[in-house]
Amino acid sequence: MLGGEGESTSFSSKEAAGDRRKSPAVEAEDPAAGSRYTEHGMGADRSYYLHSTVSKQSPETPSPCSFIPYTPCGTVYTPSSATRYPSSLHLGSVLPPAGFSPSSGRSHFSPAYQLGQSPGCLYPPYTSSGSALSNLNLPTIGPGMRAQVYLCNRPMWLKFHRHQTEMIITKQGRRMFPFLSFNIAGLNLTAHYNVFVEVVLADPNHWRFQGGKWVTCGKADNSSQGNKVYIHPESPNTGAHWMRQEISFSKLKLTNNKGTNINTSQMVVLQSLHKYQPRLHIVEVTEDGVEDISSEGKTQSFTFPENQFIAVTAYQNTDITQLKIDHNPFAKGFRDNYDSMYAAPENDRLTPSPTSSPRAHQIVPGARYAMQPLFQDQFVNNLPQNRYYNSERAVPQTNSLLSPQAEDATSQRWFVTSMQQGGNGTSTNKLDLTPYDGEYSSSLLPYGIKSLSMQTSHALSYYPDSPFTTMSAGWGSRAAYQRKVSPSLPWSPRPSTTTGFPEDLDKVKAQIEEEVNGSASLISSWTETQPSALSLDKADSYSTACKRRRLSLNGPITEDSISDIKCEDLASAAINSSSYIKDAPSSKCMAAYYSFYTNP
DNA sequence: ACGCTCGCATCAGGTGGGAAACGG
DNA sequence: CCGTTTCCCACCTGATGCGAGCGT
Repeated sequence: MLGGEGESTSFSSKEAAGDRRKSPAVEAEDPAAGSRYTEHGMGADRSYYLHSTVSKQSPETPSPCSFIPYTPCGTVYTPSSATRYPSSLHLGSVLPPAGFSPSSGRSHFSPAYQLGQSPGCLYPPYTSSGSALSNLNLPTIGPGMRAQVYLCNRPMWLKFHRHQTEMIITKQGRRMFPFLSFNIAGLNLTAHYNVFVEVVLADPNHWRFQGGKWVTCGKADNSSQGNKVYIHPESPNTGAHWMRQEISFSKLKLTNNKGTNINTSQMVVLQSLHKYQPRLHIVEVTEDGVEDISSEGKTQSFTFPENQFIAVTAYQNTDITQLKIDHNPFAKGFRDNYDSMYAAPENDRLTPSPTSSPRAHQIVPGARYAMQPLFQDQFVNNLPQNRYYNSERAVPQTNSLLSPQAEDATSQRWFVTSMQQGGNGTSTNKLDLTPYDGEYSSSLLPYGIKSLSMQTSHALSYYPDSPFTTMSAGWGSRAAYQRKVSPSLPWSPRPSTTTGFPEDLDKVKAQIEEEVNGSASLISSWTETQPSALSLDKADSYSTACKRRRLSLNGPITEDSISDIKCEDLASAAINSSSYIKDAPSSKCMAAYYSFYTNP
């Protein structure tokens, strides 16, 4: 079942004979799967750490990212027909414990591989069992190291997650929105990896939207068939490649057509009204993409609970619908006041919003990019005044600025090391954002956040597979967009891993602090603003943003860029480990991100 | 002449809404 | 009857091709 159809297509040109399998093409009953990883510290106490048995990993090797608590209760429901990768490295959001201290970091990078679970171990609640990330360091480069994965558009996922994300599935396949987008660090630069996403049942229930909320309704149909794996089209590729840029799965499509033979490699077959959990798998393979089964521990899996969603054939929750409309550029036609968004008076366009969020100054360089307000709800909570204020779509600075995650400015990247998400025993699957809010500033600021301001001219495709994201990856030609990047822009097409960091640190920090100051509403619930309340303010702010966009050729760095910078930094720093790992301004940057996850 | 940038037009494909169809 | 699924629609984005303009 796992990866059946998809893999064949993806690797058809690289078929390799022999007994070696191609990842993720693996027999469902891979005997090694269940024992691929060893776990340590399993016990009643949730606060312990696991050391995976990733091959070549030296136990003594201090981890760049430390200690992430592991919780025995898994997040992903694993029916009897477990896939080959039951041992999900569950990398929940990093939620430092209450006692989080900048100096409390530990030095062991401990991917917490979760062994296969019985169906009885159901979807565990998202918890904030803490982990201090203060001593976060950039990943070391070398064989056997564990990967660290960052969910690039996590804030957006969180917005949806608050209302229980829904994903449309159709016969011909529907893209996910938000889509999965990651940054990976800690890979061996020269080793080859397959990167793919597997979508597994998150719990054993059938769901129904009733009375304005999702309720369980019977048991899930475990007999699902069809492809559950989407292999990144760039697979296989080197660690350097994967770490060089954001890894987007925007082309991944969800379908309920089990019999489809069309584009099966792009399709993940799901069942409506079932809850799913995407997993990211990174499998070390040979150069031709063949997984070498002779060595264990070359598979690492990452799970972000906020990526969970319920597959539907029609949206059930209007909040989700509104979020989709507001965020997805392809749904722009359904936005209210769209026509008026560009009709605001000149002065309105140039005048910062009264409530000027920290993004007020995020004037975007590259006015050429007459982009639409994609960042409008970077923080939907700022609605209505700020909702569309900083709706610049084009921020030609990083590889993801035009991507939806770009709008999620400050906390855009979510670093996940080998951590097992904790479970707190609650029954909700929603991420608890309350502590997130509360600790937003308290944990973030005190620790001397210094983000790296890596300026790039990455342009801004809404999707991560934007020109700059993909150009180096060879995903089709996007010259038409690439060339639009003005050479006069002060940043380079590819983020320099070194230049410009120090001098921008303060600037970035200041911006982050501004974010923090305005964070009260940042994380507030979307429901605070009814969809129907998309007021005229929206149009005004929209217009303002658009105007600003047009006129701001050389504005200051945007938060979006900062976020991407961080993201890029992490990856590029990993590539250029020598000079920055130690100083690790990026570490602090990452720590800052971590800080968004806090415990009450 | 050549290469590059830029603007414009075209087209494929993605989007949610809504009505119709389907099925228990 | 009611919940779910399918299909079509209008609207939009993004990719691409082409030609004009510019600098070397």
